[in-house]
Amino acid sequence: MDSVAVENYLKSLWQLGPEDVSTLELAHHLDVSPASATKMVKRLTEKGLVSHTPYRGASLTLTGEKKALSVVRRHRLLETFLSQTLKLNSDQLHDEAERLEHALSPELESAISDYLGNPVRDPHGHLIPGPNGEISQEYDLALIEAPRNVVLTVTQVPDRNSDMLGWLRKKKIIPGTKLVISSEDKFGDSLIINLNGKDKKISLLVAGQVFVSVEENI
Amino acid sequence: MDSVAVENYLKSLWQLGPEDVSTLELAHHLDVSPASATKMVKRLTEKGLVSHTPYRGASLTLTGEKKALSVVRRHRLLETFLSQTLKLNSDQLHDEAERLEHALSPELESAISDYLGNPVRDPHGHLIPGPNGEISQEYDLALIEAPRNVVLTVTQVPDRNSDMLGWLRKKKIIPGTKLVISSEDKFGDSLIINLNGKDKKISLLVAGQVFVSVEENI
DNA sequence: TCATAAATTTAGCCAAGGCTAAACTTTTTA
DNA sequence: TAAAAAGTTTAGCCTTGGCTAAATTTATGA
Repeated sequence: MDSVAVENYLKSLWQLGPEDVSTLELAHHLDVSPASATKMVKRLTEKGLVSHTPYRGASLTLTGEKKALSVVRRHRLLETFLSQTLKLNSDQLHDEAERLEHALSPELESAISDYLGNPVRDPHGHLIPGPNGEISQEYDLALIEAPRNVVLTVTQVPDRNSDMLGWLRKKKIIPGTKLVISSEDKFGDSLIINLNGKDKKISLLVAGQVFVSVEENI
Repeated sequence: MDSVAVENYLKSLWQLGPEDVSTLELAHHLDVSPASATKMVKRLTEKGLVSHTPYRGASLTLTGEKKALSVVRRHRLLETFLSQTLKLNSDQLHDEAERLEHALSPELESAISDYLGNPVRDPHGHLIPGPNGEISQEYDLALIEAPRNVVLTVTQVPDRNSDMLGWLRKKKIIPGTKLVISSEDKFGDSLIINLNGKDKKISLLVAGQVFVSVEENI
């Protein structure tokens, strides 16, 4: 069994990947010093979970990615489970799952998955990897790259930045919301979207974190 | 926040107490070497959680007991929650709760307690301490000490020894079961109980771990 | 291109929580 | 009651995963 620290490093590398992740970025993401990150990356490389080019960055090996996806699966199953049973505040969901994900046995993981009907997405719309790390091909588009003047359905919102999540919820931008990108702001730093007949401005920063699918049956 | 190891030492001292617990017993209970137990007991003593008389044994201080009861509360709430939502195998319940109890935030603990209607007993019949460590006075009797020829109701079965738990379940001895102690075995190493009209023999070892209350309305 | 800045790594330290081997107490037993 | 056995503690070692300070490498900009 991998330690909590190891699981967190693998998960971060997956979240920041798939290209090489710099030591500094990894260290910031995990809130540790760059020296600590270097040391752990070296250990993970020796274990065959990470491939590291000194001074360049690190990325997951196939084995490492599989372990990372297992953590992600547990995290997303827990978010789904807690959200369905306890109706917790969506901001809290992420934090609780973050702690519990490391203490979930394979048996409990599969019991929870069965209980939920083996779901494919968590409450944020994120895809839940399968028990062996399979993750169905991603057809969602970031809002920035989505076509204009077409009805889009929100499929994914960020789960880490709870400020942004709260802001989005206030604007009624959650998985399932339908919207249209009507135009771009004149200075190019935000998008104007139309939602239920109302125009709203969304910064490109946010628009890069919200994913949508093109509505089939317009 | 206390580490997983610290929480486990406190919980063990509570389970083996309230009298002084010997280093050897504590070490066996936690599956560590006696030397490791000595070292940790010393650390806990410095933290004011344990009071230790060298070569005599250790017991919890008031602060230590409060922390131990918090772990016990989380454990028993989790067993109750998992048993109600997932209908897990009763043998597995304990092991899963054992891992998750250390990752439960106060918020999630109270959300789970609310969801369950703030229960007082877990599925084994054990009392669940309150959020501040209150534990209602224990009126249950060990089967060994219970009066003979009176209808008794099983209130608690052990949760650690899953062999014994399985054996009891096969004999239909679970919380809620009604039974009568009809006699003692001639060599005094077991009890004969009557359950649904059938006589069954129970060793004193088991009878010391099963708790009952005297049936009020006979 | 070369000096400086930024990023990365190395070296060395620390605490927690294990371990074994050896020393020391306490208990048991002959 | 003294020797042996059993239990406990101490001493010293190890790994994990942090940290800071210093050294090294890479990137930048004058």
